[in-house]
Formats: sequence, C-alpha cells, structure tokens
Amino acid sequence: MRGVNKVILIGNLGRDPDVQFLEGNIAVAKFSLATTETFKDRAGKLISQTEWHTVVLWRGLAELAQKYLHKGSLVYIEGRLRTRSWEDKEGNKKFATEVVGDNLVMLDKRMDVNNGDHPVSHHHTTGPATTPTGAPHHGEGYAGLDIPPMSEPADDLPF
Amino acid sequence: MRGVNKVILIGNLGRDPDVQFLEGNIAVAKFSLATTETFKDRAGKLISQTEWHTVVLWRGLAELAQKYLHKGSLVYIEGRLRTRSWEDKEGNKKFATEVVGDNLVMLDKRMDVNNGDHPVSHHHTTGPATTPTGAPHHGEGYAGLDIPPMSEPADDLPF
Amino acid sequence: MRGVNKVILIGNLGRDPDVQFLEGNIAVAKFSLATTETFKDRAGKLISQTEWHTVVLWRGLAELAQKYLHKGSLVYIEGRLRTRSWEDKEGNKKFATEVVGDNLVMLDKRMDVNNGDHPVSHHHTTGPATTPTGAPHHGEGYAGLDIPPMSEPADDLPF
Amino acid sequence: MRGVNKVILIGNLGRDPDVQFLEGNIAVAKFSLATTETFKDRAGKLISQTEWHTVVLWRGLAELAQKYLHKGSLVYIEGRLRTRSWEDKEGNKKFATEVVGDNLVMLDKRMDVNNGDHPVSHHHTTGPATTPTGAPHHGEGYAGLDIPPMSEPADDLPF
DNA sequence: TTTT
DNA sequence: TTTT
Repeated sequence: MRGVNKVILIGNLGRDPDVQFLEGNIAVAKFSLATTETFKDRAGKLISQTEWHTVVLWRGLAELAQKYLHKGSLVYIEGRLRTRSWEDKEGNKKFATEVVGDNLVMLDKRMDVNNGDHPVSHHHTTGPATTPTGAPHHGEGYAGLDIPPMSEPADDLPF
Repeated sequence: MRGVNKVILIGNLGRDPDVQFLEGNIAVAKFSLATTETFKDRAGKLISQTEWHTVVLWRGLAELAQKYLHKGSLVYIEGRLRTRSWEDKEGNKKFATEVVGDNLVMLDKRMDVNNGDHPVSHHHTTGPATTPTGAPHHGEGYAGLDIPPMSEPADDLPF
Repeated sequence: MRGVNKVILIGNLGRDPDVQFLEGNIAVAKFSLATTETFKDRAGKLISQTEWHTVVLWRGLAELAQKYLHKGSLVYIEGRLRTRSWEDKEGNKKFATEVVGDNLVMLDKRMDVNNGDHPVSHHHTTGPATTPTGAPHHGEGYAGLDIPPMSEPADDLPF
Repeated sequence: MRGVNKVILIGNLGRDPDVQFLEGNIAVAKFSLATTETFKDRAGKLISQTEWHTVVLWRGLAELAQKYLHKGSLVYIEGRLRTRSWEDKEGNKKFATEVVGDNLVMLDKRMDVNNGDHPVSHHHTTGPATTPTGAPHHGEGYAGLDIPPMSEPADDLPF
C-alpha cells in the first residue's frame, strides 16, 4: 500500500438500493447517498448544503444493503473513490465517480425495542409505489437479525 | 500543519455529559463514549468488543452537548488525541488519553416515535425544570432548534 | 453540521498545480492527484491500482500549493467531495467530482533547494545521482518559509 | 460492525520499533509516534504542538515495521484506539491507550533505488542483542533476549 | 499525468 | 523520544 484513498460519509439514501447479482452470484448494490453539511458563509449566514454521492457495495455488504437499507436510511460508509470513464453511444466521453464501500454501519434507530411493533410505520413509505409486494422490507423489523442497526444501549453500561 | 492526528468515533454516551464553565464562561463538556465493533476472530466466531473513550468538547460544541446529548445518545465525533499526564497525591505518574472533539454530529433519531414511552430513560433533562413528565415528545424536543439531530429525510429528495 | 462528507488522500501530483486568482484576489489551485493502492486479488496476486483525483484548493491553501507543490509532490489532502454538473456546448450533461481540500500536509522530503528557484530542480530525481552534493539536510531548503514540508530525518533510510 | 473507532496519524517515530515474537511466531511491533500540528492560538500566534502516541502493530505489519521503520521514519498509520488497564505492583490502577494499526504507509522518500541492499546498515541497531548479522529476521523470536515478551498471550487476542 |  |  503506497497511497491513501479514503472516503467517510454519513448520510441518507435517496432511494432503495438497486441490487444486482453478477455471475457467480456476486451481489452489487448501488444507491445515492445525500450528505448534508451546514456551515456559515462569509457573512455568517447559516448555509445548508447537500451533496449526492453514488455508493457501490459488493458481496456481503451489498447483501446487507439489500436486507436492511431502504430509502431514507441513515448510514455510515467508509470506502474509496473510483472514477470510471466510458463513451456513450454518441461517442461522448463520460466520467462517473463512485464511492466503493468497504465498511457500512447502519445508524437508524432500532425501531422496535422489546416490543417491536409497527415496523412498517417506521419505514417511511413514501408513496403508493413503495414495494407493496414481495420485498421483505416490511413486517419484520430488525428483531432477531444478526446485525441490527445501532441503537441506544441498554442500561448495562459500566458507569 | 505538519502532521495528522485524527480520530473518528461513532458510539453511545455512557452517561450524561459533565459540563463545566471555566472562567470567561467557556464551556467544557466531558463524557465517556462506547464504540462497539463486531468482527470475526481467528476461529470465525463473531466477537463484539466495546471500547470506552473519554471525549472532551469545548465552547460551542460543549454547549451543544449540554443541550442535546444524554446517556445513550448516538454521536459521531471527529477530533484528535491528547494525552495528559500528572502525578497524583501519592506521587504516582498518571496518564489519560482523551479525544478532543472538533466536530459533532448527533445521530439519534428525532426524539422518539409516535408511541414513544420511557421518555425519562432518554433524560434530556438539562436542568431541574426540564420535562419531568416525559409526556409529549412532539412539539418539543428538537423541533425548532437550530441544530437538530439527523433524521430520516422528508420526501423532498431529488430522486 | 448534520452529515459527514470527508475524503482523505495521500498521493502524488500528476502535474504542477494550476493556480488562478479570482476577483478579490482569491486564489484557486487545481491539480490531479494519483493515489496508488496495492492489494492482492482473489488469486493472491499483487495488484497495483492507481486512481486519479481532481483536487481543488482555495485561498491560503491554494497559495501554499502554488509556492510549494509541483509535479510529483507527495501530499496528504483532507477535504470533501463536491460534484458539479453542467451542459457542454452540445447540450450534453456533464459531471465532475472533485475533492475540495480543507487541509494540506506536504510529505516530500526536503530534496535540496539551496535557493529554491526553478521548480524543475525539485523533480525528485530518483536515480543514483540523488542529492548530488551530499550536503547536510539542515540549514537550507525551505529555511525561512512559513510552512515547510515534512521531511525525513538526517540519517539514512532503510531502502 | 456497529460502531466506529478509527484513528489516522501521520508522524515520526521517536525510536526504532520494538519488535517481539510471541508464541506461534506472531510479530508485535511497538513504537512511539510524534504528530506535530501547528495552528494559531487565539492571539493569532503560531503554535506548534506535538502529541505522542503509542502504536502497536501485529503480524505482517509488525514485520514491515521491523524491516523498514526506524527512529525518525515518517509514517501514515490507520488504526483504532484500545485502552488497556492493569494494576501495578503497588496496586495502583494504570491505564494505557494505544493505537492498534490496521494499515501502514511509509512516507519516507526512497533515497536510493535499484541497489538498496544493505538493510542492516540502516537498522540503527540499538544494542548488542539486535540481530547484527543481517540474517533473516524471521524464525528466531526473541527468546533469550533482554526484553521479556509482552505479557499478552498469543491466543484470545482481541483482533 | 504521479509515484515505487 | 520524532520532525522542522
């Protein structure tokens, strides 16, 4: 390793992840992530600025994304920049810079603590078009899953 | 700037922040932060390991901590390492390494949800006069505050 | 601040920085930075992969870049991602993702410089003719400058 | 992974690394790293502040440290914080916070290329117990050397 | 286009 | 204890 190429993002998914399976059953997930920063401009006025990133996850992380992430999810992504270039059908050179994620932390609050009900109501379904069908995003919550999102700790802190 | 000394943490407060005001009315907040990582040991077994950090915030960030953070809060902290040393009354040399925060992002979900019970367990009591009942989570909490914690975005995403 | 958008790069400049001054005498520097990572592919073969980034620096950092950076310089850049979009003259939508630097650390060894003119002399000749004088590393180079680059110690290196 | 505990350092080694081999021939390297930051105090005066960190590397990274790092080396370290506690012989509770490195980038410029074949002469051997021959560094361990092996058992390592 |  |  002779250089460093590291990206750290915390933001919300703009859409449900798009997950595909390549040959060999290798999962690839792709989604847009919005990071919003607020700062003061030169005049001292508070400015809020949103930047959209394309995030790509592979294999196990892609499967996690498929299982647990959806539009609006808040995530921490650690990864690296990768710029791809190609020519479109008109022969124009195109570039796309993506963040290839090496690490993913789900920051949404665990919706159901101890009595996990109404998971659906937390999914912030945003319209009639949202996965009314087989997509197993709803009706389960994180209960019983191996890698639940972070949540407030129980009262067993050593202090 | 000739070197780099950077720390990035995401974790939960073990206790409400301890906030003090130095002369000149400079606020200093201090709290323990637990970061939990899970990984596989050499045998492939999933291990969960919690590390406790002492976080120190100054001035504006300390005041944010006083207003918004409490035991259990989930936060992103960016800062730097600082090790202090001193001798205790018995003359023993002591060391303490702290993370001095330069940046703070509150990752808790906005307050609680619709049916949020146990408000007391979420504290937020920033003084004796504050919401002793734990009644309505709506219309109070972060609403209208300048720097609310992150939450799932509204439906105005450009996708 | 409600999200995180952070990039950390260590790499070499592909060209001398392009520095311009906007109205108000605001400096803007732009350069390509190559980060090279080596890793093992699935077959265990060592792969070296270079990624090119567009880095933009403003104001004081741009002026530092103009003074001290040149083709081949090794730098640490901390910044954030920003994607700009526009339409070219043919009406094609274009995107460009840049790293806007908030922090810069120069990692080059103090090569020589005696009288630091003609940046070409900084070009890091890497053959056996390096450091033609064998003169001391101290008391010359960037002496008197405000922010000298980091450099190696005076002793030998294990390479 | 449910939290984040990340440290990024760029600095110089204060001493040659101390490398030991635990049972199973597992290498552990330990060294102090100085990170120096300069900034302006409230009065606008330029302040330079050095912080010392204890860095611990395991296995392959430890062997790299043994081969290539020495007093004064400039390195990039990415790792995580770990605080150990114990009682000394007087029964005083002691704490030590270390940075366990997961990634290492050597930033020293290669001084001589193509003929770099005298690693021993660069090793700044600090005592008679140190491999004076230039023989292989592996397969020997530190058995019988002055410095007792670290007390941590080879098993149950928290990584 | 850099660097090793 | 480093580095400049």
